[in-house]
Formats: sequence, C-alpha cells, structure tokens
Amino acid sequence: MSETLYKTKQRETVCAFLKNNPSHSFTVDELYEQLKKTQAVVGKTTVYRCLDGLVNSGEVRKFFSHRGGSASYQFVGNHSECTEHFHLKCTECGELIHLSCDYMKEIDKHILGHHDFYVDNTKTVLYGLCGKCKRKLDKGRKD
Amino acid sequence: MSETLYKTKQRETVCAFLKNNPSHSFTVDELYEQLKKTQAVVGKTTVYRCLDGLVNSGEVRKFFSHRGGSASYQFVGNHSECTEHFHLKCTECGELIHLSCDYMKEIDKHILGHHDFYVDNTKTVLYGLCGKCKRKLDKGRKD
DNA sequence: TTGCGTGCAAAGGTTTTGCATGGCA
DNA sequence: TGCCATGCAAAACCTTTGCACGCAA
Repeated sequence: MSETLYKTKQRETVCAFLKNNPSHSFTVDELYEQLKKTQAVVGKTTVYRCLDGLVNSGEVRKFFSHRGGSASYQFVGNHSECTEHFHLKCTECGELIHLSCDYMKEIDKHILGHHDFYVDNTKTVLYGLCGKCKRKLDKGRKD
Repeated sequence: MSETLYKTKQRETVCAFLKNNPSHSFTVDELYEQLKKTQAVVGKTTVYRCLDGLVNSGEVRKFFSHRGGSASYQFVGNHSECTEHFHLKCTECGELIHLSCDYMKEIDKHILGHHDFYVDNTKTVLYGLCGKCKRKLDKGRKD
C-alpha cells in the first residue's frame, strides 16, 4: 500500500498546513494561495500531487463540491476509526463532524441487515447545516 | 422558484429518457449518445441546460463522481418524500435505493437531537455496495 | 549516484457562455 | 410578434501529463 516516499519540504508544508487547520476544508487554489502568503511557495501541480498522496494514505479527505466547482481537502488524521463512523459536513461553514456514536454505528448494521447494502464510510458524507449556521440563517431570513 | 418554461421537443426527450430509465444514472455524454441512437438528436449544450432545469425542479438528481470525472444524472420523480428519506447508491452498478423506512427516519431526529445538525437529504447520498455487487466482487477476489 | 520530487508549460476533459437562428405561445 | 430555447464554436475551468532539472537518501 504505502510506497517508499521521500520527505520533502513541500510535502511537509502542505501536510502541516492542513493538519494545523483541521476544522476547515480547502480547495487546491485556496491552499496554493495560503501557502504563498506563508512564503512557503509550493507549485500548484505539487499541491495536487501531495494531496493525492495524503488522500491515499487516509490522512486527508477529499470532498466534491455540490456546485460542480473544484474539490476541497481536509485533514482527518489517519485514525482508522474514520472507516467505521459517519461524517457530517456543514455546507455553510465547512465544519466536519466525526460521528463516533453507538447509535450511529448501528445504522450500518441496520442497512446491511434490512436493506442488503454495505455502506462505505470512506465515501459517504452526510451534508446539511450545523446548529450554529442553521440558527444564523434562520435569523437572517426574518429580516 | 419555477419559471415559465416552454415545452420543447428536446426537453421532453431528455426528461422522458431519464424517466424511462429510473434505475440507472447517466453522464451527459452517455445521455447524448443514447439520444443520438434514438434519432432524437439533442445538442450537448441543450442536454446540459435541460438537466440543470430538471435538477432544479427536483425531478432529477445529480451525482458527483468519486474519481473526479463527469457528473451523472438520474430520475427520482418529484415525489416530495425524497427530501425526507435517505438514498443509497451502489458505486459498482449505480443502482439507487430510496430508503423509506421508519428506522432510518429516526436517524435525522437522532442527529438533530444529539449532535445538533440538520441533515439535508437532497444533498446526502450513502455510498457503498449493494448486496449483489458485494457478493460478485467477493467471488472474483477468491480466484 | 540513483531515482523520486518539483514545477513549468501544455494537454485533456468537463461544463459554461456568446451569439445568431429557430420554435413555442 | 415577443421571447425563450437551441446549437455551434469558443471560452473558461479544473486537473493531469511530459519533461528537464533539483534534491533526498
């Protein structure tokens, strides 16, 4: 699975940035611009390639835009539990919630038992609004 | 929300084709080729524009490829229940399962009550393998 | 020294847009 | 007749690839 990889400055930079901002997801462009500000310049092609590696190793998760724009990437760490629990992602603020919860764990079992379907938690994300954003939006709608 | 739209041959054609094949999803290219075979030629640009309309009206659902390829579209009808139940999609054969099930309906409630998150079922799809494909793949792996 | 990593430029693929023409109401 | 719809070509985007050079081991 894991090839012998060199430890380069660029790879470290990309990985570190995502690791230090685990509550947000970034597009390749955003990442590229952010790193430019840090004066740690990494070519856009390299950003793509580093992300591919990080996604394959499981440390970073790739999300696809609902508007068909560019994909975004977010650090999740390589805790293997991520294959076993659901993820919630707020479409407003981008927050990612790892749903480690016994009740939710039974959902996979229920779907398997009653609907003959094997859910893949590495590909599945539940989209919606976190409470904070929901309330913010409801407030704005009243005006 | 819904604009006044003309009823044209092309729109009818695209909509009818998806409606007649509700168990499969199609990319724009596939749709374009299929319609060409039927001798009901619709320009690719028009296919894109018709699909946009159908997605907005809720009759058709848009899925994003996990490999970053092109999006695919599938008829779901505009039964409003689709906003209230989960959807399972097999990443192997593309089958879409509408999960109308009391147990699953409680999941939204649980997530809201215990995790303060409002799931949007129009944006959420649970990906994985249907039983048929799972067994087929397991068999192939043994060889 | 070996071979992977990097980054520029170019290619590839998907989707959107501009514009003149065609068709619905 | 007034507009929206259509479809071609071109543009706009996002992502991948080719290749020469640089750097880690």
